[in-house]
Amino acid sequence: MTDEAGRGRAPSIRDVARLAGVSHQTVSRVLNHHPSIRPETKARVLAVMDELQYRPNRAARALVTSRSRVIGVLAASSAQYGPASSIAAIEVAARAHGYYINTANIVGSDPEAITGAIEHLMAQAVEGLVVIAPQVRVFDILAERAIDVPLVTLQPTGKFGDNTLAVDQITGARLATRHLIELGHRHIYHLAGPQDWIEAEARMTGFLREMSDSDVPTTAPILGDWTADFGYYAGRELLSVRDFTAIFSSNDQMALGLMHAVRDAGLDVPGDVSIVGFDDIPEAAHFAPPLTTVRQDFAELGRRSIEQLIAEIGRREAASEHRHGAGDGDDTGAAPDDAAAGGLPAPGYPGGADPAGGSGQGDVPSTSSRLLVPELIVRRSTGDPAF
Amino acid sequence: MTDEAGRGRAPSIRDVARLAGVSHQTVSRVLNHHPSIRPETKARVLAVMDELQYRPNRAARALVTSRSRVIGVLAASSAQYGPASSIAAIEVAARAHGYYINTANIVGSDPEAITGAIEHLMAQAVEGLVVIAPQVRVFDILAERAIDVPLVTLQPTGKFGDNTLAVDQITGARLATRHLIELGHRHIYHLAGPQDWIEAEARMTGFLREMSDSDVPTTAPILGDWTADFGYYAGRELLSVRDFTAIFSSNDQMALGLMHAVRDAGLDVPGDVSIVGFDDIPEAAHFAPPLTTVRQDFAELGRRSIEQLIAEIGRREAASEHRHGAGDGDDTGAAPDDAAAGGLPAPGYPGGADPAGGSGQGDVPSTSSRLLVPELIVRRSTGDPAF
DNA sequence: CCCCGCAATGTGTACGTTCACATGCGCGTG
DNA sequence: CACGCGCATGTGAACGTACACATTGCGGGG
Repeated sequence: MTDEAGRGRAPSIRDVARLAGVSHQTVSRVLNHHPSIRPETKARVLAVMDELQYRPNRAARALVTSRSRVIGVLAASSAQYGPASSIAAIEVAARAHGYYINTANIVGSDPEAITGAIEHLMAQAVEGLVVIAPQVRVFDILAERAIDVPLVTLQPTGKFGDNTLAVDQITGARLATRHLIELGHRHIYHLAGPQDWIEAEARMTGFLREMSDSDVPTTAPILGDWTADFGYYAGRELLSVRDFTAIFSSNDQMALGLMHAVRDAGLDVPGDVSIVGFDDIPEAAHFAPPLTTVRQDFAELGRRSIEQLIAEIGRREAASEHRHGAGDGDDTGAAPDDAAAGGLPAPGYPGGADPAGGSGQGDVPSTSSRLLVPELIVRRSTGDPAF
Repeated sequence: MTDEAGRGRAPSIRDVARLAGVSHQTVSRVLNHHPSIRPETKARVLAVMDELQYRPNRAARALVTSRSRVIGVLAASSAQYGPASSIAAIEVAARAHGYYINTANIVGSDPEAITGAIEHLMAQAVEGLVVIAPQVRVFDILAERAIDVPLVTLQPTGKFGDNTLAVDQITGARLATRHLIELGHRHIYHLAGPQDWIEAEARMTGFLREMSDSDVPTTAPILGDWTADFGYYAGRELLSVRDFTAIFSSNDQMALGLMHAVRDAGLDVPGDVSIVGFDDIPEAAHFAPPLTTVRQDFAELGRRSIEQLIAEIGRREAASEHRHGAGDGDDTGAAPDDAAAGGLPAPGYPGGADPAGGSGQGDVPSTSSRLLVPELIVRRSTGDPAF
């Protein structure tokens, strides 16, 4: 129908300029909220933009500014509850700052997959990187490639000290373990995650430390793969010997599998075997029995990672600017970019409704540590699930 | 450390050209696998590229070709199992075709959030759109905005007929319902999803049809919100009357909540109440008891959507080319672009390992319908979970 | 022998935007 | 009254790539 009107290319600022009777530069100034524009002129330009359905061409802009406005997310297993929650939050937060998100999933676990994913992101000229790839190896590769873009990792690697922002897995694991000890258990197993996952290792460490600190004899953790299926089979194996009264599972899914195995063996949870999980997935409250677990705020983590990353991008940006005159206060780079990104007549994106609560940036409590504290959620089988 | 070496900008094809002693155009030809390049020259250019760590500038390329190589994914609740699985598969498939993925999540449910997300993607100049936003309203808005990019939806809307690729929810729901009927149940409730979700509606339709076809008296479905929490409360409500012997839940999470409620009431599943779910999330096999449910292949859906979308993009591309001489066979646009995207010396991405199985495109079995068939997974509480 | 045509390469320009630098104009000040 | 300064705007470059069109060199058919 209206298709006919559209020729080859989309309208450019020059088209807008011609129709508005100004120069292309004036249009550009309107787009970038330059202060020295007469309101009258501005209005005219905006009107033409609206009429022409003009959209700034990101490629052209990126070409000249060499700012891609893209933040890369290097993820593994983004279909899992935790990472997925973080990524969703990251996306919202980034968009509120005028950034785009591009995720690269690491498909296998071989080095090629990892370098491939990194390559994919670098080809995009990402301005920053959020790493939610929990495998140790990812960080090795990242370190050796000496990536020069700002980077935030949601895993407590120890390698990228300043850039780490994570939930304190060790404390979480200690909470869970202590809970079992305080319940009187003395024979406790730990069903851990895959060996090369950083979180898995941290939780294992927390478990071992708490056991050791409480003078409870420690058994070797079992290495799992996060799946409920594995939990089930591990449970069957363990129950064939049955030299324990409690298990701390490194995530809720495996805990579910364990419970299944215990049930199959004709035993009772928590009567015969106590089980504690980790993550507090939304379903955990409805397991049979409701699962006691450790809650971590994945979304908050995602939000903060973006805050931190964008702050760092701004910092570098400011540092690389040689003079730039007396600042109007646009040094962080976040505030004006916000406006620039949403500068069109009616973008309407909830950029104003910052989910972090406060007024835009400056909201990151710099004192509050880079380690979020997880919370033990104790559930019993009776009554309401503890939400 | 090595930071000093990096001046302002990254090396361009002209830098490569100078060092290789050729013209910039020759470099461009190497990048694009032009046939008429002496192997010797090509090798020299590639060597310089490698030395300089040259990366083609996507922005510049996009600017001149007006092809962004980005496919937008319009998603809602991407943290849920189903969508997340599809998105992960989409990402891999797109990357294998040299495309990038950009997801926009619809945060709230208000129209502004929807238009905002669409706006966000359009600002990216996406070449195609995959819609995994199951709310009816999304499609209304999409239709009225008359988006002109190729579009594939994973929801059976009826509106975008040709562009729909989905799991046959109605059949799935019928399978589930029939199973309950065949078990002898005559008082069956349906716990549906949110009213405006297309899948929820389709499953409800399937349920009602099957009930009607089997001459079983029908009760009004209960509208839920997909969460296990809701399932739990709905279960409590229902059990206070207890005029049923079976429930078909529109997803597995709500089924879990239902089971919890039944258990709390001191009743037995499936002894007193039979429950069937939908989706077959990986945990379903380990519920107490293991949940009978309907499995749908989210990943396959994602893969196919990309195949279809890219085919459509190629089709439009070909159609808009007026002359372009006698074809070398590069009319589909997919094959050469594939190569172009991975044209660098060592991209190393598993572009060759096409997960769809076949050799690149042309692989979409055009006969195989656009509706994937779901599968009923019947589980009993004894023995191995049926994987 | 000439010229056509193809292989291999080079030259120039367009893409849409921003940036650095003009340019006019009005106004306050010495 | 001239000078300078700040506002509002315009002019002419880039940015890195691909495409259209030369330009060579070389072999073969008329």
